Amino acid sequence: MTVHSRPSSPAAPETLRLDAYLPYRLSVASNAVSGLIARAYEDRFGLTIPQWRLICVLMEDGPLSQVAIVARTGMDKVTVSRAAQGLTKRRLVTRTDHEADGRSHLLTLTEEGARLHAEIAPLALAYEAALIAGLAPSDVALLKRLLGRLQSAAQALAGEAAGR
Amino acid sequence: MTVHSRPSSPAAPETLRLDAYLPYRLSVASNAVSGLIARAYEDRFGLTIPQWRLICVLMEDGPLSQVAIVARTGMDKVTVSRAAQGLTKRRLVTRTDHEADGRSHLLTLTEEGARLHAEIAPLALAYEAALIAGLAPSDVALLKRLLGRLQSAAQALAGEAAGR
DNA sequence: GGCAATTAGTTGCAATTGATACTAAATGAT
DNA sequence: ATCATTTAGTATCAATTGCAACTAATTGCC
Repeated sequence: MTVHSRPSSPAAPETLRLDAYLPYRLSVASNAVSGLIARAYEDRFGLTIPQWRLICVLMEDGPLSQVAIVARTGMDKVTVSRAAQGLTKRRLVTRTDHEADGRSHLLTLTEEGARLHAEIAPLALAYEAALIAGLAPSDVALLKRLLGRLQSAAQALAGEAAGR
Repeated sequence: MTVHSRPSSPAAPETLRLDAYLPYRLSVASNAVSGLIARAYEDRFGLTIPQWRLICVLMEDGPLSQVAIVARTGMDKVTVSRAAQGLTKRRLVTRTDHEADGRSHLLTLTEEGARLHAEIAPLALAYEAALIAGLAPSDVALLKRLLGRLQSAAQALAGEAAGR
């Protein structure tokens, strides 16, 4: 166990300053960015973030079942289910029965789905570019790496808390 | 047969790869971290994240009105209102009328609220320490700076889209 | 082969959220 | 002074969320 509520070690910053508190900074930054992006997708293409993520994953990794998407993205399976329904209704993806497993369906991007992806992707990349404009590429690379480490650490800690 | 993104120049970031897309990485990392922290506060102290933020801000910057808290934290004013109600009900903060402005109330941390802060703060710092364990302090500092820049950039872009 | 345990996916429900509309108080222009 | 505008804060409503319970199909154990 790594998290105790005992007095912190000598070198640690003893006082809690919200502005310097990493989880806070992370949350605020993420909300600002996600809000921006979500609004763009919603307003201009009628897509929610989960729907857009589904499209991206299907574009990258071919037809997938919903569990595969859950495994790939970490989204909740309910979220995936609803996103898939919405996309199916708009004919951006099709669901074909998995031949070997009657419970499972393969989600496949339709032509129109692929077209929509091709239309949105440059915009998405432009948003990213605008966000990181002025940052050194090496800093951006480091940022991504650090975000990955934070995510792993958080998941490890969460698992630890749940496991015991 | 699968629909694959078209080939592009060798190392070009022309194609959209979800795992390399910064807003996605940011959101996933933030959700993992926020979820961990939120669960801890909720389970152990019955506090929501907004409530805990209020307590922190009041501890740092003395009695404040709700607008001041909104300005300080960027939280929605409805969120602040509800957090304040919850905390008032638990007698962790008091609301005193602002003498010069009848609409406004000053929120003040009670003794008990301050005690609770003193109790939780070390835990919060321990969580942060656990999350960044293994990262170089300079990397952490850079991370915080970069998060700030991203936040500003996102806000600037959002304002731009809304304003004109 | 048959029944328990697991897995894929959906539905229902309850809590959280944020936009909008509202009340009440303060400001300010004429 | 009066009335329109702005501001502090609350209430209402619709949408999103995720957990838990559920159905249906599969696997494995005997």
